[in-house]
Amino acid sequence: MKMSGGTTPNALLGLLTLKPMSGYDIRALIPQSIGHFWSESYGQIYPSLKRLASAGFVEKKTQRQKGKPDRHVYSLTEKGRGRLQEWLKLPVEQEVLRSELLLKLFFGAHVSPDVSREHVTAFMEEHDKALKVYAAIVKRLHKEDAGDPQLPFWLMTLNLGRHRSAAFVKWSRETLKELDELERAQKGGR
Amino acid sequence: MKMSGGTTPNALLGLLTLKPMSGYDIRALIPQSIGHFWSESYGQIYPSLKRLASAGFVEKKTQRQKGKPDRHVYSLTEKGRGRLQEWLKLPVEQEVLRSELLLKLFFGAHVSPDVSREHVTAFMEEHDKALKVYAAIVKRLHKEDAGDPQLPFWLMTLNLGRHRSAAFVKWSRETLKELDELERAQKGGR
DNA sequence: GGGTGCATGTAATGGGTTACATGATTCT
DNA sequence: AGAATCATGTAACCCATTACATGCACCC
Repeated sequence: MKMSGGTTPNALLGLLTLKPMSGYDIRALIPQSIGHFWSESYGQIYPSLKRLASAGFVEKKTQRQKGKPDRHVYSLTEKGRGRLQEWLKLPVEQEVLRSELLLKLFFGAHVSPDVSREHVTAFMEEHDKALKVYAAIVKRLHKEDAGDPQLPFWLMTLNLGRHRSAAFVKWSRETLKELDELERAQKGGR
Repeated sequence: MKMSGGTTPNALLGLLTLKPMSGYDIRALIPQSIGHFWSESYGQIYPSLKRLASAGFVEKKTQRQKGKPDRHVYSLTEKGRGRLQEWLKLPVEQEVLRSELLLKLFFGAHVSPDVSREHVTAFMEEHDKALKVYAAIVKRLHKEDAGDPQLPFWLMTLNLGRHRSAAFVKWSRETLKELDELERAQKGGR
């Protein structure tokens, strides 16, 4: 009955607008849809689906299969669509950044600059790779989902990822330069 | 004995390099130091300090006070400094973005474009404000901590915040434009 | 009298991942 | 023979925040 907190159930409702699915299906679909900015594990999915079903937001149908366990396929109800829309309208809570990289960099003076340089380099490579992945997905979406009314929204989410990763790569380059200068100053000043 | 997982204790060791502090002091210092990218609550700080003390990474001294409860002041030990340095050298785990804004935007086709526009606008304003805060802190640091060998590292962490927020603002502007176009197309196409 | 600051700490709660348990089928 | 895929679900655990409990001093 509660069903108040938790964005997980709302994310599930959203995914079920695409098509009726089992918990297993949902898990498998995530990397190809909201995977760049959201994740869900079985430990969240299965109990959430159960609660959504008992609250009438989704409908469960059991498909028997030979050899394999039964598939529990959930589909969105009208009530569920209503709840999804209500949730979509609610203001988004501020997201606070929590970064282990920055924490380590903040205390970087207590170790050799090489250490920080390695961290920043790894970070840069990570986001360099991410940029390529984003580009590939954008290409794929333009081909496979051309004309889909949801496509513009999907591209917007990808664009945020691109802007973000590009900014991170740029920052990394600048920071690496600064770390070099720091080290030269250190060596020169001895 | 365990003390393996958990970046919280390591963050505390880092902060204690600045000066010996009580749990209360640490909490108060965070907004002025690592606050833009890290947070800790009392529920984490006090138990962690206790464990760090019993493992010999910090040393506890009790200062009696009249009227107020005793202050438990912790200072970093040599062993603690060693552990901090070891931790600083460890590679940083990849940080996965988890964004409720993007989740809502992804499903934006199920509600009016106005809804998405409001979310994006709020996001833009949030980061516009953040940019001003960053600028103010940078100014303050240049004045108050000029010459501190840690200053360059502190500025690097702030710079990442600036790059990030600037990218988000830019994305927001572009996205708002796209949402406008979407709406015009919708209206025109009816 | 009531709020705020100092100062400690624990308990309850939430949110999430990982590991475990089960078991048939199909591919290598 | 052994791994991978399909498919469900629970239990243990980790991390973190919030609320609660205590209590004096100071200021309005």
